[in-house]
Amino acid sequence: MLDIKFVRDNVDAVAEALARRGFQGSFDEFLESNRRRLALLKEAEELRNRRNTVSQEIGRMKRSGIDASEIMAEMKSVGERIRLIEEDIRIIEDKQSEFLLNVPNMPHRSVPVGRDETENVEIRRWGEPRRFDFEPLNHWDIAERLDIIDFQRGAKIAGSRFAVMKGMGARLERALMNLMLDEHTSRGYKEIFPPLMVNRASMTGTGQLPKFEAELFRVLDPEYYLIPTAEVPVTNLHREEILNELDLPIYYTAYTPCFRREAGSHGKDVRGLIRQHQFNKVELVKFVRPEDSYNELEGLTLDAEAILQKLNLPYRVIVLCTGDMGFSAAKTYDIEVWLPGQDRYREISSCSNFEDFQSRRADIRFRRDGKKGTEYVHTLNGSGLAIGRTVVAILENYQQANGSVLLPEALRPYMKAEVIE
RNA sequence: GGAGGGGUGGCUGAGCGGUUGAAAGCGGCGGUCUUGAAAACCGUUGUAGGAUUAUAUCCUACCGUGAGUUCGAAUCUCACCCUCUCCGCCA
Repeated sequence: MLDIKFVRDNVDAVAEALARRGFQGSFDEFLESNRRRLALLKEAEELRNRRNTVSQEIGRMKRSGIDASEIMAEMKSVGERIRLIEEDIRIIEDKQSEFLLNVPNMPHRSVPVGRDETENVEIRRWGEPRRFDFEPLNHWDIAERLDIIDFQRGAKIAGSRFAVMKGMGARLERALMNLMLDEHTSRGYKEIFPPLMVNRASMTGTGQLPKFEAELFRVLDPEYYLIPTAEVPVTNLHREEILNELDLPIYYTAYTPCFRREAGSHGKDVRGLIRQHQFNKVELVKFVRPEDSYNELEGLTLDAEAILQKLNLPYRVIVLCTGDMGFSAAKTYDIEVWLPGQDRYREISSCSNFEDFQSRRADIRFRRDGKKGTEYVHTLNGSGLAIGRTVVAILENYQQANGSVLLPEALRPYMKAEVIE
């Protein structure tokens, strides 16, 4: 959510920044209703002030036995007027927050302007895509031959976009989870295992709601939402809290399953493990001081890259252009891993700085050491990494001519094996 | 699921429907004392919105959340949320 006062005082700059990411709305009505709200607020406060002082006077009169029925009657009508004004204010505020909750974040000035993913900009590459002396297979062919992923039965017991991991496939999933958590905790991230279902306030805090309800799985009675990423519960850990500057930065890492409706992606990636309704992910989340957040974004991205380097998987880092960024982000790097089976780079991690967009929604503040008052923290998060897609990358990059998969060195202790065959 | 007890400031914990934004203690901060520290003593110590040139002053709101009663509610009523104890059920 954007800052009402900032929007009010910088409408043109805000509108310009949002136009860069393709946002169309107008702020005219918002500004007008904001003016009305302030006028009403002032009126209500003056009336309340009068009521407070007179009510005290009534108390004094009653104690000394003076009849106060006349001013009591007058105050009754003042009370009615306050009630009416408050009702008007409430209506305006509801409309305003509904509007603001649906306005995306402003892109950072370093973000390239562009319309869609074709205008994202590559920042760096790491590793050399391997040359195969045979035709590399898709991961689903590799996995089915090795009998480590069962898509058919996944569909039978749940539906499309579900898979069953079996044997060394299941172990690979578990091994990656451990390798990633070990790596991140050794870099100073605190491990969290949060609830996988959260309430509406949490989903609103990180920006999934109200705009993206269609992408979430929902539990009825009692009402919960399945998390689409650990970002949601982990960022909301500090919702409505005032943190101490000396405790910042806070680094968390969390393994969780993630649940997504994938409502808008019919026909996309229908085969294989790339796009599932349920997938595992290790997430990185940071709470930092505003002045540190862009450095922290670089560090966060490097921490995610470290996993790919350990696994010796070639990748590139791109910065998303204004038109391709997520709703809440001010700047996003995507890490894309090389997939020989698809002959292209595919997203395996997305690392974003949200600045104070989420912290304002979720009311996560901090107090400067020795200073009065509070400020919003900056929040960041990134995948470190999506485990299902890492499985895909390992299968495709490490496949052998005989159909087996040689395991990356770093994974062998976790797998208690050198090869899947 | 059944029965009962609670939700007050950073923490503990008072609070008759009317000088309670809220006692007291702890913690924090400042000071006196001390070579220094501790102890003791004194003072201070929430958040947000608004008025004003102003971190000084003033106003408003906030005692789980939301409605209600009242001239006036932390204090009364209702609903919801959370939490604790006991019983039942259960991985």
